[in-house]
Amino acid sequence: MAQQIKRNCSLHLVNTDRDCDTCPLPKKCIGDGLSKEQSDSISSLIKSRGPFQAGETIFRMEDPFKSIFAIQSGSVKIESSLDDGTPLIHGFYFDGELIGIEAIGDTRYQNDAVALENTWICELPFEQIESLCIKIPKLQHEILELLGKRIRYTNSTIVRGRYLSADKRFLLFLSDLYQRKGLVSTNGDRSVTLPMTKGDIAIHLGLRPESLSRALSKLQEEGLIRNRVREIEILGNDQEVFSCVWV
Amino acid sequence: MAQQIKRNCSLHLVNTDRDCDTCPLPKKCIGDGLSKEQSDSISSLIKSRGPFQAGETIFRMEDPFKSIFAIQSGSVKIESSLDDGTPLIHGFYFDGELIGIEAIGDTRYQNDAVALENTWICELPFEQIESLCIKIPKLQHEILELLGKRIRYTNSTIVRGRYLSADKRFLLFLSDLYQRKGLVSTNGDRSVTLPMTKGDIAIHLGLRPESLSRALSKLQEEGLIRNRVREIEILGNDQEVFSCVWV
DNA sequence: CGAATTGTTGAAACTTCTCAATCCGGGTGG
DNA sequence: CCACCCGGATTGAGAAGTTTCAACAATTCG
Repeated sequence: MAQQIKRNCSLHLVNTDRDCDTCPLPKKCIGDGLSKEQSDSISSLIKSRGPFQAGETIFRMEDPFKSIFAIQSGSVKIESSLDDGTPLIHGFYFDGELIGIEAIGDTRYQNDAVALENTWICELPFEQIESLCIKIPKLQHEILELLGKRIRYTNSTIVRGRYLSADKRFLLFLSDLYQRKGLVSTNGDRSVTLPMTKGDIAIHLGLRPESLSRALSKLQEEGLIRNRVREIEILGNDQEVFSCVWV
Repeated sequence: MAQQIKRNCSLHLVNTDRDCDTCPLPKKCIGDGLSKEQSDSISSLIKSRGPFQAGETIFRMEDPFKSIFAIQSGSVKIESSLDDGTPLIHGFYFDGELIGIEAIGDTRYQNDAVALENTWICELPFEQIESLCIKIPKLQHEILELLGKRIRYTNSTIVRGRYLSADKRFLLFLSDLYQRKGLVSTNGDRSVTLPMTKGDIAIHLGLRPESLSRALSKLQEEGLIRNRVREIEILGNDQEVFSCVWV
């Protein structure tokens, strides 16, 4: 099944298992609700690429912007650096999510996109998508919507996060992760596997790795989470753990 | 002249004095380079509104999203708050800039937009803009471009700013302000009038008002700026003052 | 198994926050 | 015209949180 998706790489075929409207981030729902011909014309533009190994680059800062990408499977971190070399991680993206859209309207990508594990992506040549938008109003609407969604996402995570202490900032991150992975209010397995290092999470949250480590230890002592290698488990229900970071 | 712009409120007529491509933020260059008929069809959608007094609300969080707005004259702050009431300021916008675009694809605005001084705005009903985009590919491209620009803007200010100390964070803010107001590398008057309070700037930068005040005093002692009421002047050339926050 | 990376912990330094007092400037009203 | 008032801005001192630097443990990978 997963294999078929990769080979076929049709946006229309995938992602029927998630409700796009509730996702905080743009999902590759593009093409939902279109006619056969319309979704075919989208599918014909798409090129599948992969697999990328952990550490491999999908696009680089200096590369000319030509395409946006939908992650088919795996995960990706978006990073850049300050002039003095300080690394800066803009975000982590998972299967079903779009990357590269922050370069829309510019000539180059502003960041590097690096695979965190074995990753397959779909390339969507943006110029052609744009042309197609003229013919398919619904597609145009979806592109606009996902751009708006991305702006709102940044506001609700990074902007909001600035006002929170290290431990709450991590809980906000974790809450977002659970939502995006569809784990909110699930019974049974309440743990999430982290494809990125804790160090990367720290940088992404604007913290030193040591500070995050301490925050994690503190949250574990308080009995809110279990902190393991490449894995976090929340103990107790969402309400108990996340209430302090929910709106 | 300014009056004429207000009355006419044509996006095409205004903003011929600035180079859109170098603006870090979406400007109301919408409509540049279109045919007479095309720009007329845009102009016919536009409604001028104002004047808003300082403190008056242009749109509220709860309002249904219908329009984006171009600021004709004056300035606006975009704010919301955390659940505990902590105020949170997403940004300040000036004449020629667009607000409300972060609500695109959603049913409501996520923030309040409050005038900081006497302010005139142009309302652009978004549904109609969207329809027009189908007919005018160039307009579609411009809307996509400005949304991308907004994402990049947030990345280069708020995301980057998180990694900077209080005084550098302010310099980054100031540098952005000078760019947007077209004051970079001007000779002569090097001062900028602040329509917002220093307290608002502090919140926007993720600092306490006292912390910003200390940072300003420090920068003044170092001879980089002159700190006055509702006014900041940079002493020395852009290179000297802003180099530490430039990429 | 050893090397390299990642994660944790400790102690001291540093930055920012908090709370309180004071100052300043603009507006109001006598 | 001046005294008063009030919100914004500044300053001080101590508390709190984060960073830094250093050492070490745990994990992964060759």
